[in-house]
Amino acid sequence: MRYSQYFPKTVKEAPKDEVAINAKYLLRGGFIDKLMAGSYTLLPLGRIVERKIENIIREEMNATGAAEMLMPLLHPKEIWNETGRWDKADEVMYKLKKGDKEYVLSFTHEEIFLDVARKHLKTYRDLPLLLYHMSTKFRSELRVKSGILRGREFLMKDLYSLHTNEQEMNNYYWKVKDAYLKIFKRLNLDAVVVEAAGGVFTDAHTHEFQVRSEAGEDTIYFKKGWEYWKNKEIMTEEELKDPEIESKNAIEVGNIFRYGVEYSKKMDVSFTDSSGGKQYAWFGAYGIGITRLIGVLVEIFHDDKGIIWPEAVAPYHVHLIGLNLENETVKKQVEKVYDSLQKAGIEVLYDDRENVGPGEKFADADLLGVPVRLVVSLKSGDKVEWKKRSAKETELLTIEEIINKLKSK
RNA sequence: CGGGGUGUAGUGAAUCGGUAUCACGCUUCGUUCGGGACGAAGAGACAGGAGGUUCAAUUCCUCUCACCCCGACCA
Repeated sequence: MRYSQYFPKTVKEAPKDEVAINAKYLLRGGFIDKLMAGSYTLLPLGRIVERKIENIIREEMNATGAAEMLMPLLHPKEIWNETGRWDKADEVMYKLKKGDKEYVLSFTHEEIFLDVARKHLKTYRDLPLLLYHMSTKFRSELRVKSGILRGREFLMKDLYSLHTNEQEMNNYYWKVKDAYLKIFKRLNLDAVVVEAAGGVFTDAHTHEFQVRSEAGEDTIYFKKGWEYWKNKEIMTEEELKDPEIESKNAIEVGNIFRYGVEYSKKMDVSFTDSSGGKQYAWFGAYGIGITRLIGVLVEIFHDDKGIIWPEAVAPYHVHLIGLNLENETVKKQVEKVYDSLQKAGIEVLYDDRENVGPGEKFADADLLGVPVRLVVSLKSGDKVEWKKRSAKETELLTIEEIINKLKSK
């Protein structure tokens, strides 16, 4: 990608009312655009990052044996009445009416998944049923905040599972827990598992995945000997007073639930067991906030100049800067480097702007946060300067050395 | 919803009763070229919106809208 064709261009200052780091940098770099409070457009660069996160999630979900699908966002009232959530979850739902018919914009998909499942589930041989999708959720949050970390419309990956019995459900639940930890690890995030209450979703305890960060709005607690961290909601008075308990600010990036057969009974999601009897399926649900992850990554990986993307999700592998482009020889050489990198299958953002000083190009490279910066100029001669976004040192390498270095990762 | 804050050009700011100034960004030309360069010439704002006070309102008053922050709820 040539920077001259990049849209939109970076800006020097963020709007003054943006306080959250993630909002400032993502807005300045042109990763996102704000439509209204809690509602953002993912611009081309932001979309690339989002797709990379999706792909990591997709791979790990598929590895658990789940299959991807896509459910609708406009749901009829009737389906939500079956579980009683039309009323119970009223405050988070965006409801609409057209003529006599009432609808709701999806804030989650349990009911929709269960409806699909009950239409096709016949026998225990059909189980387990493991399906997920990645799409938009609408939630009428009481207050949006922290830039992209908490909006009223966001992308989420949600996985749903049905099983023949509790044991099977539990096995898969823990398998998903491991898959989630793998996902966060691949994103360079040090997520911890936290026990929590189920909110409007379930009365049973659930597990959250929290990334420790000052920007976090949750507080999580841990004491030596505990198997998991605990969410504030389930802490007891005595525990809160215990001086040996460690507490941290954290951002929730994922959550897993075991509903048991509660919803299956309400919606009659049943199957014929091996002895010919009718049984209700055991149900689990598992979510990851994709949009939020973009914000979390920025909150965790940045410095005073901009973002420092982990390699796995960086929009490009390298940021190539051409300086002294008025010099024909240099210009030809950068173009050649750009070409070779692309032919080698390396994703490159090439700052091909003429009449723009080096300082500005360097500042943009720092802001955008691509892991490796390459510079071709009069000074670099027939070599290329290599610098990691996270480091200070630079080194001069040949294009072959650079390609090898990038390929060997 | 309660509390607090901010709205002036694309962005950041100045003006705080006499109809708007600056910087960055943008356009054109030239000079520059290793950490947001320089010169010249331009374009761009009915001061968030409505109402009121006044001879006169960006400025004072009332209402309203938007955004940000704190609290109650959540990936």
